[in-house]
Amino acid sequence: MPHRNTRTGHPDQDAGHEVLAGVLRAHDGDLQVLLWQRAQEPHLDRWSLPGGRLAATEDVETSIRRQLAEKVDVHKLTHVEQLAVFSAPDRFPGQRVVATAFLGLVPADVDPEVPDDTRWHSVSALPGTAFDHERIVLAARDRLHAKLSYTNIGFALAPAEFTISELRRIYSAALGYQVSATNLQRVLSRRGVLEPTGRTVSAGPTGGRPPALFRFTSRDLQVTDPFAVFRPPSQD
Amino acid sequence: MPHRNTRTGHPDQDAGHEVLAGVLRAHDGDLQVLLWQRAQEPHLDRWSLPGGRLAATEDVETSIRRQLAEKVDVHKLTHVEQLAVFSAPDRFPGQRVVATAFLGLVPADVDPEVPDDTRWHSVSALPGTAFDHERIVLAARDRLHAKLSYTNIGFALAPAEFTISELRRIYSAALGYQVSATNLQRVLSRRGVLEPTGRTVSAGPTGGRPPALFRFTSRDLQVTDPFAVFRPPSQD
DNA sequence: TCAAAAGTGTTGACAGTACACCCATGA
DNA sequence: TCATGGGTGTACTGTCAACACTTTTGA
Repeated sequence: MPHRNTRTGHPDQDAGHEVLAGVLRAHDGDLQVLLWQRAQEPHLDRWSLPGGRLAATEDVETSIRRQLAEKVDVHKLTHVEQLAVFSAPDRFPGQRVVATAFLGLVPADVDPEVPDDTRWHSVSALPGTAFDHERIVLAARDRLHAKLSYTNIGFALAPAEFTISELRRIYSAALGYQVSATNLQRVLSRRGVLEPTGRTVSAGPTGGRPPALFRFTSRDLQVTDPFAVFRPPSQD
Repeated sequence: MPHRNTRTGHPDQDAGHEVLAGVLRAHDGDLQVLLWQRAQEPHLDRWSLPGGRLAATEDVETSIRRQLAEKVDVHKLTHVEQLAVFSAPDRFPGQRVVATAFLGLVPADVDPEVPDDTRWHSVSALPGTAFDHERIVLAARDRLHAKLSYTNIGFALAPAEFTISELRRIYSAALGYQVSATNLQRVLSRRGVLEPTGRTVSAGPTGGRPPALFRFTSRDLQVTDPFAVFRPPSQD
């Protein structure tokens, strides 16, 4: 591998291209991002996004998936998409490094083994971050917020099967405000995003009606609300 | 200037970063993109997007604006935004070049002086394009389509003042299907995106009621329809 | 006064929110 | 049978598309 990643420093002094990912999950009622703590200068001890140098033979998405494999089992990454390029000439001290930033999502039920120097942090209470990584995290959060509204991207945050209550907790955490379980089910069902599995789960220790299990009908990203206005004329 | 742009070839053999823009306008009832015809190999005579190498001291947006200044008067560019990174290792023959692609918009009323080797082409009938530039043009078109629906981005395609008929022609061209003048006015007015100037224009040669002039209330991009669903709870 | 173009009024479909109400279970 | 959480029925609201209708001009 000709390049070393940001964790071990950047031995090559040339201008370069790095890939970085804001990997998010909904957990314990809030939205968290995976960060690792830098072990050397610059920005010693500050918290940083996973990623590293783009290699010569890979495109940016292949690269970020490869680099994330060190931190999160790739099979648990349910969605990866480009966010934006961050390219301020002074964003990285001492050399020119252009970054392509990604949004990555991990479902709420898996708790992937992560290295010792990495930790999940609440997006609403970020620690001191390195470089321009805070902006990238906020861009990832904003993209997720928007896509929850007009796509089926919830599949990437939810387990394979779930109750509506669980899904409500996930959406509430991701959006940062309470979402109604009633309307969540209705909207997603009407759009054909959600379907019942037919099975139910036993009621909790405090009693109550046993909840039904649902799943997402597709686990690929689909736009479910393509035209808010100015739809093409109906040809009936 | 340490780098030469794609028009004159790439003399440096190192891996590099280029910026490219799909510059769009609505004209004569269709959506057009500005392309220039390559004067040498590779891809001699094929049509290509304006852009060039990223210089060491500029960020990608500064760079694309600088490079577009050669083709289009920058003051006529009413909107520029990042689209995506194109980074397939073989996208550029012979060397590694990562591209950051942009969407640029030009209003319908100005017909900027463009160099001899450049021409506006209908997006729906593209000529043979170089490299992966066709994909970039289509990404620009798709982004414009989407943003017309939930933002005020029409300001970037329209003149400073316009009649609803003119605006209807612009939206129809950009979207590729007929839009109703009635509903266009109503939706944009309700959202506070459009306002009457109070002045009217004399009727055309075939008679008819003289149309009123309108303008966009803002010439900065604003999201006018932020939450399709899952709005935050109303706090009344 | 008539044709043409601009703009308004009105209706209906539909999506989304809010909330009352019914359902199924454990204690 | 009661408390608890799950799920459904329904009314209300706002947005948009469709289209009839009115307004204002030139010939």
